Amino acid sequence: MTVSNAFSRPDQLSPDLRRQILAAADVLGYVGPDPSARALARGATGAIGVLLTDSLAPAFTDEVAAEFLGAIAARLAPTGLALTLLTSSGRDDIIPARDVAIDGALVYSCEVDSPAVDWLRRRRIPLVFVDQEPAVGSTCINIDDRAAARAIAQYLVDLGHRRFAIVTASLAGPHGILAPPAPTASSYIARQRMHGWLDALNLAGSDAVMIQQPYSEFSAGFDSARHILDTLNPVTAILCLSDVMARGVVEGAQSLGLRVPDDVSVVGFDDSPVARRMHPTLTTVRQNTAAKGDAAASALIDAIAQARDGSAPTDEHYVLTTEMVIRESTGQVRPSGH
Amino acid sequence: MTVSNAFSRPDQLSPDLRRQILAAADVLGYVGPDPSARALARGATGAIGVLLTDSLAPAFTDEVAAEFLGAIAARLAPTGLALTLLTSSGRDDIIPARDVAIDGALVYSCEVDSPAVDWLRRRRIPLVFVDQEPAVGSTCINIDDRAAARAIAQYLVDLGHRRFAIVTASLAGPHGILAPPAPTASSYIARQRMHGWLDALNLAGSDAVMIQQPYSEFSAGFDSARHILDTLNPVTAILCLSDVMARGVVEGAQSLGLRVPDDVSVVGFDDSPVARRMHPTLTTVRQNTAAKGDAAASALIDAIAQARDGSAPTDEHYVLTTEMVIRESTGQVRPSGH
DNA sequence: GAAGCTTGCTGTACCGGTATAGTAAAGTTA
DNA sequence: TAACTTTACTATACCGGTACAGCAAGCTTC
Repeated sequence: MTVSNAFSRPDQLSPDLRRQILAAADVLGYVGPDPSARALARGATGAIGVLLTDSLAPAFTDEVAAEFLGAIAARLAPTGLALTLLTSSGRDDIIPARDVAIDGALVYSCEVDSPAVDWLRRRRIPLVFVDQEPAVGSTCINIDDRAAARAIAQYLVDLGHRRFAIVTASLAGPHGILAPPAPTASSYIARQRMHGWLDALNLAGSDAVMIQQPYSEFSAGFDSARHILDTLNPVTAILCLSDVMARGVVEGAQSLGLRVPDDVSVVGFDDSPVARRMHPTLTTVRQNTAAKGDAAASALIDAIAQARDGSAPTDEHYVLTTEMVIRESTGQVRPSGH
Repeated sequence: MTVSNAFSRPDQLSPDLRRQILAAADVLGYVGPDPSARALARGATGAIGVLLTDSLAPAFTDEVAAEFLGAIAARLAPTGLALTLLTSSGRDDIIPARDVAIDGALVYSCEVDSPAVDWLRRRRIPLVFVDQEPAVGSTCINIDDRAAARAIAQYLVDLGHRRFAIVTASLAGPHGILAPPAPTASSYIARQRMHGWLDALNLAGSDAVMIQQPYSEFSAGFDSARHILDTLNPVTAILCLSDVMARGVVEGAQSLGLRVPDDVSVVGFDDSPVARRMHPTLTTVRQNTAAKGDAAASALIDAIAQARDGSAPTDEHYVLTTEMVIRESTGQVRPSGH
């Protein structure tokens, strides 16, 4: 025990004895407490998990996810907690969400029915859900996806648009062109945004088709735009699940010889850096992704501290604000200048 | 023990008994083996660490680092290993590199004297060093930074350039304009690249100044370019530590009314996506960052397997290839068209 | 100068699993 | 049918620490 104190709680023994013990340890080749043993004895691992749907690669590729994770990392740094990336693995027998030692976890933008989420729930460790369907008994961080989507769709309606396409993504399908549009996506936020868009479009009595792709990525937007604009003219405005898809849509339209926004208006979602980098710059919904990461990490840190104190878990639902950002990719339907 | 087998090695007992045990466990609220206890008993944690110098944020912000980590994640996915991001923390008493349970670690682009690296070494877990000074007894993954830098500097020399500036980064300093250039950077690769540039420049008897910033980032390049080009004309070519700094340099030069490459040529390093996104597109050294991540992860997985088998650790040194990519940011010195 | 702190240093009792060897019963081989 | 193998299950012995209570000695306090 005194040896343990020498390494882990230096204030519990005299500097002199501590020196002797450390010297002896050095001779014996002992390098300090074993992290696994310490985790077992203390009941704390010093790491928190982030569960990301399928592959981890998008976590680094996608600018929104990267910003979110970066903010988490920044919030965690002063606490000394490490960040463990969990995935729903390829193999059946190895499930990181079940097997990796963590003090708590963030569930980010996962499919609802993911077995990995079930495993985390079963472990009874503090959990914070981000961009997931809010559930009682869990701490959740969200934006009002539906209201934000409704607002940007209404903005297009107000510009006179009546024939819409919606470009969205859902890993589970169905994929392809679907009419009428329906909130069939496997991810909660995609469904909510669809609800919001349809709220505004239906109210205005507008026409809309949707095209659903597996992934929210540039090429999915590009192909969707070409598909829609080739076969389904005259669409005058396209609503996209994300900025990165919107960029694909813009370039897809441009590849067909169409001009944005003169021939077709395009809006995205997130206001990621790409929205400003594009030509034309993108009208979109801004959400503060860094603040979301920070809030999620803070909530989890608090939940872990509470669990350690034995106090009952608080399950708060945070809803972060959004803001519409009007840029160049939207305009009045068939402006006179055309 | 039979209970342990029921959860962890189903083939060791009859399906019938297993069902009974699982049912009993369910009634009792037992959710399966505790990861920490399992890690202690098995001597394996199911996670590998990646040590990144200071804050973790650059890991997500920087496209090169993100691609590297993405490749690691992709390589790890089928093995079921989780990826734990380690940092050299803010607090003295909490050192993730010492306290977090991992089976092995990747050391990526860290300052040599980082105490976190020492901790990892002391733990005697398998380690793979990436972009670090190759040392006997460790597995290392590198490119030939010096040769690549020499080649691109030589390319500029061959275009007739004789007055150079070098824009580089070193967290530890010294910072500011330094002449003559010297490999004083705290990171190994920055020193090697400096060696390479100077190899070519000295051979040609060229003039050069260097400006060293703390971080390799856009603003550092931007400010450096304005500083250099304002005070130290006539520099005709600028060598940069990274593509992202090079973009800053290009925009800094442009902000002064200079044209790239007509008035000044600029080269970068890495061939990250930004090199193609820029105007003009950037002449740079391509390295296959994804391959580097894949190789690093594979080497670590092998090393962990070997350590488990008790076989002696192999310490191989891999050197990945590079390739010069000529784009628009470089040209003959004072071309006739100017 | 007796009661009441500190300070410094131990025992004891877990934390929650798994590897390994061992045993009894059932199945196989010659 | 005796000897050998397999299957199914179990007892023992760790894995490597930490929390907590206990205990003696030196210091206050009134």
